[in-house]
Amino acid sequence: MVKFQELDAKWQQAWRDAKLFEAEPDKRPKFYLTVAYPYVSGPMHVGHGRTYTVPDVIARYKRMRGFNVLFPMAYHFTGIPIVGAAKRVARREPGFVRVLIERYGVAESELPKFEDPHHFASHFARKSELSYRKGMEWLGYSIDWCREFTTVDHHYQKFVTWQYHKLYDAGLIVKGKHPVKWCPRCGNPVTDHDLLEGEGVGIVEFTLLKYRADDYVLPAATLRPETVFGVTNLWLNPDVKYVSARVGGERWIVSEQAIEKLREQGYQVGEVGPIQINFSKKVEVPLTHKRVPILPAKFVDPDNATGVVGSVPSHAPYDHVALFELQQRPDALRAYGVNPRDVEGLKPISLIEVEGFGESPAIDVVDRMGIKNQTDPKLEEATAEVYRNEFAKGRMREWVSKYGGMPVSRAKLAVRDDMLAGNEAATIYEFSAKPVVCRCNTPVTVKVVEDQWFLNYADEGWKEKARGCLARMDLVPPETRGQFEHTISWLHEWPCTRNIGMGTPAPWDPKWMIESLSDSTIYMAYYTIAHILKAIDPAKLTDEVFDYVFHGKGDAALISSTTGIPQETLEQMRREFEYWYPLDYRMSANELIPNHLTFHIFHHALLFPDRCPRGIVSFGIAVLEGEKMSSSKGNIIAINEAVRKYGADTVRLYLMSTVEPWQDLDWQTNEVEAMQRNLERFYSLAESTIAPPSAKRPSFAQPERWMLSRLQEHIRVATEALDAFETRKAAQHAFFQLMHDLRWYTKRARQPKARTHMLKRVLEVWLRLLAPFTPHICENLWERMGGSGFISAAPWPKVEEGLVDKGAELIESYLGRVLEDVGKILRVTKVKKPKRVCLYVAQDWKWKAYHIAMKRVGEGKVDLGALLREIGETLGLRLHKSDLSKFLQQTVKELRGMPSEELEILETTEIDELQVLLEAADFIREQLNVKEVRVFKADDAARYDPQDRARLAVPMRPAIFIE
RNA sequence: GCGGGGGUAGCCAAGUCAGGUCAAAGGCGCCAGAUUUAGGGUCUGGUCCCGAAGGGGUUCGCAGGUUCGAAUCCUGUCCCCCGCACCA
Repeated sequence: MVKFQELDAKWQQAWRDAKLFEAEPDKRPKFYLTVAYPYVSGPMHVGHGRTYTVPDVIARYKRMRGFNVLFPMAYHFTGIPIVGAAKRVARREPGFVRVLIERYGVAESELPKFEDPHHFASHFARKSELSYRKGMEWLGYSIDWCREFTTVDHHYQKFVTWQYHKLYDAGLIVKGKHPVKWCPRCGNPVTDHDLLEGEGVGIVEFTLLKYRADDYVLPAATLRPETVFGVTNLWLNPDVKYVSARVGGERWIVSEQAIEKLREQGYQVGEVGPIQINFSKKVEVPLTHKRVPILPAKFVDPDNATGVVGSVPSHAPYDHVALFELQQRPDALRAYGVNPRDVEGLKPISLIEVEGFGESPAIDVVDRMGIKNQTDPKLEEATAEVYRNEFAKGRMREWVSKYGGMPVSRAKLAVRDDMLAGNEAATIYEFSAKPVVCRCNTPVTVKVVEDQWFLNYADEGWKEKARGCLARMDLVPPETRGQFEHTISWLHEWPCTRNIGMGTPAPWDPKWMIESLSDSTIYMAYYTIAHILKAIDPAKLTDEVFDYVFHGKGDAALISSTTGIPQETLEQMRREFEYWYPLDYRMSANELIPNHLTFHIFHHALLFPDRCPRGIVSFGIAVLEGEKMSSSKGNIIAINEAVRKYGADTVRLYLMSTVEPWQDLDWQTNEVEAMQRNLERFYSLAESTIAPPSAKRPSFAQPERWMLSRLQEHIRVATEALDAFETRKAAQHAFFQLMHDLRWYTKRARQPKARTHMLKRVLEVWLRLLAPFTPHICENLWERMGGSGFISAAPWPKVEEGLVDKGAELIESYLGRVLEDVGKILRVTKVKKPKRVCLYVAQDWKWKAYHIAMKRVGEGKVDLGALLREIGETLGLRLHKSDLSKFLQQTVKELRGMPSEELEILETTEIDELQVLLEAADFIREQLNVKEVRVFKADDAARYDPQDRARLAVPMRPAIFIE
């Protein structure tokens, strides 16, 4: 038994020695594809294996099609997670360290080195047995490794610097404020990945309505500023400690907890002091200038926004229930010093009208749900329902001055903006759900970051360019187009700088780093010259150099003299870029469509308007036995483990043949093992095919003609599939279906010499069809077969139209059907060992009638009566009319159900059923394991037919008798 | 909520755009038989239900409709998954 792993090593070395995949510009048409470089925060596992095998298969296929293929690779070091991982090592986080040591083989003594993020990243990029570089080599990828780089290389940083100078000069870098999730202890913005709790929690914007009393401001937080017209009172929680604070030029009253938030969010908070709430007081509502009382309510949460809330009982279930409760309990009111008469008169004010609800939606819903008091948890649900309906379907009532008739969704923004403009409101951000906790176990807050730099994707001119680029691109699968279009429209300012992590300093403000998605938008252009840059001192890489290489601007001789880079080198880089660019296909995960992939379009549209990428292929995700893979938890299958166990080709073919690239893949061990056995079977089949000496080309009979015809079909489908990136479909035909057909052929073939010849001939094509998927095995068999050169460089098989033989295929499917029918009968009758099987083929007149019927069915009009007459006259038959009509009814029904393609073949091909069955009699006998198979014409007077079955014979459906 | 994708036999997954070869490819699993018979490998057959003659019945989330004919087209409905940003 062959060891696949030995073949892997042998051929990987051979490819390296031959420098087979190092790409140089030449006369051939080029094909340039890239796949998102890995973010090296952990080992390469089978999920990545899927992502990177797709482009490799395509690269190998295109090479065989005669393209000069560039398939490069690099590593992404920029960003927080690698820094975070190093920090976890520094803290010796037990779970994390255990995974590193026990699962990923890091020596305990080495741990201090892993506190350095650069070391950490390098380890998983290239050094470790579990690294991406090694994993990709073990899988036999046809990558041009000369162009490898990392995003923290000085050369690359120069490239990013050039890019951001261009963006800055184009006015697309803007400065602004931005709310972020912020960990006060880490002193950093935190991403969802950094959270212990609260993943996916959003940041929502509350409007603070400034209620005034004396010279105090009570900023009531609301998501619904438009309801200010329906305010009946203000709520404060009697159990909460409120403070007064100088905010800007005003004195605000807020909960104690709110002070820190205001500070984080950029408010100038001065002196803070205690304050006693006087519930008898009246306050003035902003905008309407109505005076309303302050009332006590326990549901008011001091942790949410300011702890001050306006009351709109008509449209807020909480407010309605709380007010109702107070009105029932005058004694409680008195305890807070409130005169119950002030409360008695408070009536809900309806200001929004919604179809399907009455005057006050909040009251409707509370009544319907049977909510009795303000601690009822159902209130959340009630609030959501009212809000949702009012927002989606509600309109402001006509009496609401200025906003009357407006949809709520619009009025909300209009009211907010008007109030902000008139200093009657402010803004505060809050989490949509709590708690949100950092991995360092500290509660996360919302911070408004000042001085943040943004890439202005909101710029309409830029958007238009991006749309233009997108319109010319081929998207795989095509359904992703809508997502891209939507993203382009919806994308606005993207914060492109960070204050921590590895990466490139922002050229205009070096205390910031270019954020990791923003430094990876056009690196595909960098690959074209990466190998040449390595020999150049990065200090020499000025903007002029890149301007020349990428835009052809300036004079090479001049730039050479100012930078000291040889003119020839500059010109070579320019040539390489012009040869390879534009990129033909970009491949990445479909979850990156909303950011990375769309950024990539934006930046190309701006910087390389004439060389926009030609296409994008988006991948699905991969899971492990139905579970999400997680490197940091160690529940993955690393590439080296998989390859050691199954061999590279098994892993590759498995990853490519279960689902198409854009579908989600589930790695299932039992299926991988089955794949390994399938490949082993294939290998030994191939070996036994190669072994016997080649025979001279014998004459081909029906089985050979069929086999060759099927082979053409598989070539055709596999080719079309790979052109469309359908690796699964291609693999199905190139491997499984071909295997299937070959099995049938070996059973069918009668002449040993022809079979030997045919198997070799099929194998020669088969190996080439499989080479992109299972290159190691194929190289080895190719060599054993005496193929010339590497199969990786051999030409892709072409369909030989002359070998397509639909008639031969029809005959085989006919035989298949006959076997199936007999088999069915045997099964139903439970006859285990039949002595004899007799087949009776339809007599000539039936065939003639069949042909006439076929013609009429082909024409679409079938009048059974007319057909009956026509046939009777044409054939001059003297038959029982009922026999004929029964036959015709059945025939017409069958013909109608036939696909037009098969009908056509039947019409144009003469099939001599008797001849076909006689020739195949031996085969049928073998297949059915019977002693004797006899074939007769149905009207053969000398036939053996004790039960008079022959009369049931129909063209293409012989009658059967078994005994 | 906004945007995108999807529901096919025990599981995965083709088929849906261009209706008929569809009781529905292929793989996995399972069952049976064969084998120099190791319960492993390989090969062969089977795998919705009924049937002692190639047949019949009921299926492609659910409910209707169009059609000679629907997994495929139309309408309605239920359910599931993904993204929604400072993050790879």
